[in-house]
Amino acid sequence: MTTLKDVADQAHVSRMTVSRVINHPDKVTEEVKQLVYQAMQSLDYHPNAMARALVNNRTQIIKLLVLEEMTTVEPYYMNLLTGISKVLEEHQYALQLVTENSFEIGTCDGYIITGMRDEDYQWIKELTLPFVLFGENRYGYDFVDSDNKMGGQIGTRYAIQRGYKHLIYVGIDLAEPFEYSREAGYIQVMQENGLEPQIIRSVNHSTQIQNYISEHWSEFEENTVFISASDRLALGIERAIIAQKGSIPEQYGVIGHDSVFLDQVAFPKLTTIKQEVSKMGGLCAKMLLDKINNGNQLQGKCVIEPQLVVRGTTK
Amino acid sequence: MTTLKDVADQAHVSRMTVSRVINHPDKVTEEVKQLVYQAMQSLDYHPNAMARALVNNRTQIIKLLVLEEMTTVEPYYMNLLTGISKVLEEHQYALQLVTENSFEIGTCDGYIITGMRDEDYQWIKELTLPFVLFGENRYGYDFVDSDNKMGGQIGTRYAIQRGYKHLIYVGIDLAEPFEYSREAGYIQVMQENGLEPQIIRSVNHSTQIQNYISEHWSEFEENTVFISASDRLALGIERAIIAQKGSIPEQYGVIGHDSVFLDQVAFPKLTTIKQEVSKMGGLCAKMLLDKINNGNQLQGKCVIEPQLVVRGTTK
DNA sequence: ATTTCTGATGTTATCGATAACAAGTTTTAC
DNA sequence: GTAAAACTTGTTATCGATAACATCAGAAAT
Repeated sequence: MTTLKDVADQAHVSRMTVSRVINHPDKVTEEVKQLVYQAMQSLDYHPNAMARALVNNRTQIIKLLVLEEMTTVEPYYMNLLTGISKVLEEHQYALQLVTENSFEIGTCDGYIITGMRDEDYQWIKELTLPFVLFGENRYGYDFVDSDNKMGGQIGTRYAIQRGYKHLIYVGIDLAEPFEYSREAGYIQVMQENGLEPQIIRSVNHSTQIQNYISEHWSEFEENTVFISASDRLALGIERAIIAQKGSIPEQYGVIGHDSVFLDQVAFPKLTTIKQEVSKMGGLCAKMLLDKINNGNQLQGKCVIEPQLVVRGTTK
Repeated sequence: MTTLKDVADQAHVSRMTVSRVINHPDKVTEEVKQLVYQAMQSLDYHPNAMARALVNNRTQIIKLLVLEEMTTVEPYYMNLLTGISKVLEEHQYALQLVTENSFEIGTCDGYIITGMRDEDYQWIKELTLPFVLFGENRYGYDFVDSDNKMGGQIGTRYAIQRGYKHLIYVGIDLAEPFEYSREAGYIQVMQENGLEPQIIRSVNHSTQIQNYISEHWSEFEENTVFISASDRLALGIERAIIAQKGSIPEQYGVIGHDSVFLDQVAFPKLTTIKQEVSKMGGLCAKMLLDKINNGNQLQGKCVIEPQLVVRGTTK
């Protein structure tokens, strides 16, 4: 392992100068800087993260707190993790995954928190270390999310454009901001088009909504599209329609939300509102690192645009 | 932050003695040890992992290399990660997730590698740091896996016991050990019972196998059970049977493999061979840490028993 | 021309822990 | 009873990096 000292020797300067080239490049002559850069290159020098961590009193560890039960959860976490991990790695940070089983808020430099429910805001505010939430919230905490309202709008607009006459929104039965936002997007577009919103809510399980749709099948006329808050719900709806011998996508349409895995497994594959979860993960990490390096300053929100992915469940 | 020095002062011994109490407790008098333990308790002392890492020339980081494309993959990785992460945390290790996008074999203390394909064994052997594979292999590398052969056996035995007359194995079209083992388990039980094995192979996509089953529907008599190598395949098979108006579970049965997420999303929910992925993750981590602490010694294999989970797709 | 200031670089101490060695004490052995 | 061995504890140096202070040269100011 080449160390700072090796570089210093090769460049005929002191260790401190090398350190400065890395951390405070403006305090070093251009000339010396070039010398040092060359030495770093030729020796393939990489700073030792542990040594750095020690003197800066850092751990180089970020904890990801997953507050919801993972088994009941959409499988997008892996994408989130990939995104987070990539950015962290670039900055020589590592990750610790904290789930309900292993709940210890131990040593680290900051948290990314996901799966927040309303009651969690109680203890969240006690946290002293920097943190960033994944998922919008109305308490002013920094967060990253996709634009849920826009997601609702995009799906609804597309459904109208494709000529469906009856647009039913199927939401998740949770009092959470993401859900309200998606519904709000739907409602807004409906009103803009002089249409009456119609909303069903269900727990986020494919079989529950499947049963519901089957039982109320007579209420759904032809040319109906179900705009749902998750791919999981969309999957159940799709199954109910098939079981009831409704034709997809001609008589009945289904639009999902998330585009993580389930949309691919469905048959026909789901038209869905895609969220770039991996990208959002990266943004969470970036935001958190900025926060850590800038004295825990408020970063605000970071919202990215979802995209419509057209597949087999809409005409 | 209380440090070693604080403990030393409180216990009226030198720092070194405290360090010894932690790392070489046999080299310290019982009496002194108690004093130190008390001081540690009263000060709530936790060793600084970074300082330790520095002197031991460790990084306290484990990399998880995911070699297969994550989007096409069963969503069990999250469980794997949870298991790994929990054990790592207990030992003050952190994780870096390395996927195809971010492929850098950088600084760390060891690797857990998953999604190995045959060609990967080329470069794997060049690795100098300790590593453990998740998934069985025939090259003698340390690995953790579930007992795939037993998984094949369990499913097949159960199918026979439940009175299905035709047992068809649906495997994944991959020349990988886990697949061979599962098939071998099936074949063995079939032969033990004087039955003729019948095997179909397909890429691991629900729609492909769904089409296949539908197209060959006439070939499948009543009282057939499909024993499949993944829940993903099982899901497609189930859908084909429903589309063909076969009744589940009376006329046709389906048994999946893995029990991660998809078995829950299916309707009816899948009877499946459950692998405790999270537990296996923990074992990977444990094995790797042992390897790191014992000079990279060979650890052998670690195989855990899968379990049958009976749900709605078998009678 | 002398003093003061500024900017670039080097020296020293430090972060928290541990290995290697040193020193002091006790035990064992003949 | 004394020398050697065994054991216990303390001292010093070190891991790799950085902050704080020291130093020194040249620019600016008087």
